[in-house]
Amino acid sequence: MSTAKLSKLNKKQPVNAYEVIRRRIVSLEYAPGISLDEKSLVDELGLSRTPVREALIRLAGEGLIELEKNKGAKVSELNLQTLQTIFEAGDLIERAYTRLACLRRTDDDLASINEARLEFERDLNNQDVAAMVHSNTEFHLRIAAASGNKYFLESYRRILADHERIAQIWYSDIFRSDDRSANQKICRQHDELYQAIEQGDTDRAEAISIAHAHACKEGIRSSLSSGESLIADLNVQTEEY
Amino acid sequence: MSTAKLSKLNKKQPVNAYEVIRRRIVSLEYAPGISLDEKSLVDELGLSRTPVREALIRLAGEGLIELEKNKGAKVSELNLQTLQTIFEAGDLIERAYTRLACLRRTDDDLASINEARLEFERDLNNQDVAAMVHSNTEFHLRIAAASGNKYFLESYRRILADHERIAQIWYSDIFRSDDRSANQKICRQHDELYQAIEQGDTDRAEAISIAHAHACKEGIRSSLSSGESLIADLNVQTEEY
DNA sequence: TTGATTTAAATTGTATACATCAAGTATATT
DNA sequence: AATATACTTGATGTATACAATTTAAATCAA
Repeated sequence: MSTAKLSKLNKKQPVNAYEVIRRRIVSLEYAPGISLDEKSLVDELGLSRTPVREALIRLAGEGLIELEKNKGAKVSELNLQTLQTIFEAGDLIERAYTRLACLRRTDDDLASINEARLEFERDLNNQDVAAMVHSNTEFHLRIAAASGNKYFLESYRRILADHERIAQIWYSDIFRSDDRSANQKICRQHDELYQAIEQGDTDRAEAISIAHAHACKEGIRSSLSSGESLIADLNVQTEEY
Repeated sequence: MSTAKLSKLNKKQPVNAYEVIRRRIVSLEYAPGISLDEKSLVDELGLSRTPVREALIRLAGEGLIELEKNKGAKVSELNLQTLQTIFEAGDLIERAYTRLACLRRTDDDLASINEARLEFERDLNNQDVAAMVHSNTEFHLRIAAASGNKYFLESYRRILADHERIAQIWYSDIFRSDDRSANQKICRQHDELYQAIEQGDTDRAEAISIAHAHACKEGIRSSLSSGESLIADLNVQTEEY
């Protein structure tokens, strides 16, 4: 290995405690329910307790971890009830901001949405699950942002935070079972949704949004009921869903 | 003054930076838009920077302040667009969790809701605006909690955080103009809403919820258009609303 | 005077030391 | 042996010292 390469690798780029911990939670590297003690995180990240603590407080604000006074942090649970409530609230809020986005989106909004849509397609072709989770989130968040209502945006961001952990499982299973139709369906719906918003067709956008959520729900359901899935991560009984 | 009393007063009770700063923002003591530098807060609260910084991070998570890297914190703005988006998102989410609360509320939920309802009546009789703001928030949050959907709960908590600052103005104006009918209306709607939830009457609960939100909207509108109001705090033009 | 550049002050970000709290272990007493 | 108390240990909460960044002030040149 050349020294140049080495120095580049050794060059300590600023580690963002929040980003790193968040990614590990979303990617299920930190399983739901496990406790996160500051010392371990400090040792792993090579930072002091201050930025780690501040990251934990931010993450608690997002609902990804739970803090208990004098008792540290634990990764938020993810169970079947979580799934049901995600879809219950998600369906409603998604429809609301999607309709508003049709009415209020600017050209910049459209460009931003389309950028995320294309990024998702690239990530899917690269079979990069973590990147897909992120770009899918971005795609939907940018539509929510185009609604012009920050409360819908933030509400949906909260929902997507938990949804990301589920999507991680689902996408993994899609590639594991090599389900090309599932991939195509997601991309097609993203494309149709983008076009409907571009054309300001509120009813069509809402209908696509509902269909997209439904497909997502079905995909996750089959993913959970397939024996090969990472269902253990959810520590749930699929029968109840 | 007896020494016993003095020692009691002097006994430094633990100051919670988060609670104190939040209260000051909600009560508009810290006006929307002003910058909050750590040093001032540390001097005022008599705490070190650590708990103050952690409080600011929490408050930023709630949307009450905005943090910019290396540039400190400022209290979130509150303008007419905020008002419109609050009601836009609030109407929808309120109706959703109210219906769910009718279907899912436990006896404990009912007791909890009623407790907050009575607390609000007491605070109103005491003409304690800050306490009213708090107990009104509690009343609605406990209904949201009874929905059994944490995303609706947290979404509405976010909306109420900003709503509290507006309610502060509105309630103040109610007492300033000595509008007894407005007070009675709020309490009556709270009572009717509670009863509808108790009886599991989803349609009626939703209808009352809509009427309550409408009355709230109208009250704030008249409060803003009255010259005596604390409208300056909102730095807005009422004509646009 | 105006403008840009440098320098100094103030503010925020990070690291670490100290204080407090919780839980587990050991010892003593019944 | 069982329970209770005290102690030890580990972790979290707070305070403070140090580093890096931003803002302003001051100096100099045009």
